Formats: sequence, structure tokens, C-alpha cells
Amino acid sequence: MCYSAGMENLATTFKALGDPVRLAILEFLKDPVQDCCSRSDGVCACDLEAFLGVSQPTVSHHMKILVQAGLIRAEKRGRWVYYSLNAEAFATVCRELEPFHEQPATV
Amino acid sequence: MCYSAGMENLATTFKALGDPVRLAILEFLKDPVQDCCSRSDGVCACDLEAFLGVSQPTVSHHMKILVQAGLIRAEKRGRWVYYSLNAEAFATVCRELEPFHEQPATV
DNA sequence: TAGACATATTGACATATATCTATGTGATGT
DNA sequence: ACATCACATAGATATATGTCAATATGTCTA
Repeated sequence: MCYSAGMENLATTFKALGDPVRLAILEFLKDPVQDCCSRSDGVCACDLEAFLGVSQPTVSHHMKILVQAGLIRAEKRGRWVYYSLNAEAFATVCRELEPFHEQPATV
Repeated sequence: MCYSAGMENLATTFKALGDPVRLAILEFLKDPVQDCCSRSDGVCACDLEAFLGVSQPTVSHHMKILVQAGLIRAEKRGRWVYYSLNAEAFATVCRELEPFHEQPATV
């Protein structure tokens, strides 16, 4: 086999990014529409449900995938879970992509 | 629905990136191991087959997905098809990700 | 023209994924 | 305590995806 564990990891991250519903979730987390119970430092899942137009378990499913990929953070406060972007993870993805659009090194 | 056509597009690109075999292909295109018929300005599919350890139709399938996502270019010369990275596509992906790891704008 | 070669397409199959309904779990408030 | 609320999990189902063997297509060469 010619691909490493790091590659599997990166693929998992891209897989998490490869769904329009999850991209919409990330956009929402970036520019939250404060609705029922979201706060300045986080967005609750119930707001996402209304925004996305999918069922609550579906939201839960997508949030789990995004958390596992490390793209967002989840923090439980009382009965709510507040989600926020993990900026560092996005920066890492960009760094991984850099070699593919930099000027080729002169050997 | 709260997500746009542009989002579908971006999701397609990430989906193309979300497979370890395809990431291995991209790595190979970045740093080709010149083997049977690859050239300085492109890599042929047969070299990939040997490198990846998957069947020829599987290589063909993955190349098609990468081409459709715009991540690589295919150029047919005689009976070979030479593939190369499309650096601009990777740069675009990075630009799309930038808002997710920049400092939040002060409103 | 015939055969060999590189790649694409087709069809089959197993697995993964996205979605829902129903139900479980844990916290809050009356 | 009990009902309610927010979220998670389980199970079911439809669709998508990755893979291969078999075959088709197009190109070169003898």
C-alpha cells in the first residue's frame, strides 16, 4: 500500500467537508443567525435544525461527523450543546493543500 | 433550503478529495515516480495502477472523479492519457476555506 | 489488416452514507 | 416526583460509492 495513516486522516476530514448540509452548518457557525438559544460564543443544535430544514437526529448525525473530524468543537451546557468552529483545523487543511498549488520546487 | 449551488459544487470537490486512494493519486501527481511512460509534464494512468495496487478500471474511475472535480487535467496523446495537477483548483479550495480560519471581523 | 496495448465503460457486488421514525438519556423547571 | 426540553442512539431504508472482472473503444505497430 502506498498511502499512510495521515492520508486516511486527511481523507476523513475532506469526507466531512464533502456534504452540502455540513457545509451549510459550517457557514451557519461562521455567521450565526441568533435565533432561539444560540449565543455569541456558540450555536445550539436546535437553531440549526430550523435553519437547515432537516430532522433533529440528522443534525445530530452531521454534528458528530464534524466533531470527529475536528472541524468544530462541542461544549455541553445544561441541556444544550453549543458548537463552534475550530479555526485551527481549517488552517491545517489549508496547509496540507498548499503543496498542490505552490510553484513547483526547482530541483 | 438554505444551501446554494456553489455549496453543492464545493461539496463535490471535497468529496473528490475525501478518498485515500485519490489523495495518493494527487501525491503521486505532485511528486511523480517516473516509471514506464510518465513524462515531465504528465503522468500516465498505467504508472498509477502499479503504484496504487488497484485495478485499471478502478484507477480510471478515480481519475474521472478528479477530472470532473477540476482538480486534475487529462490530456490524451496517442493511446496514453497524461494527467497533471490543476494548481488553480487547489488555490480556489484554499480561498474558500480562508473565512473559516481568519480572525473574525469586528462588527 | 491483425494484433497488441492503454484506457474507458458496463455490470455486479459489498459497503458506506444520509435520512427518517421511534425511543433513550440526561438536565430543568414546576 | 413528574413532565418537558435538548440532544443522542437505534433501527430501517434508499441511495451512493469503491472495487473488480469482463468487455468495448481507440491507437499504434508489424
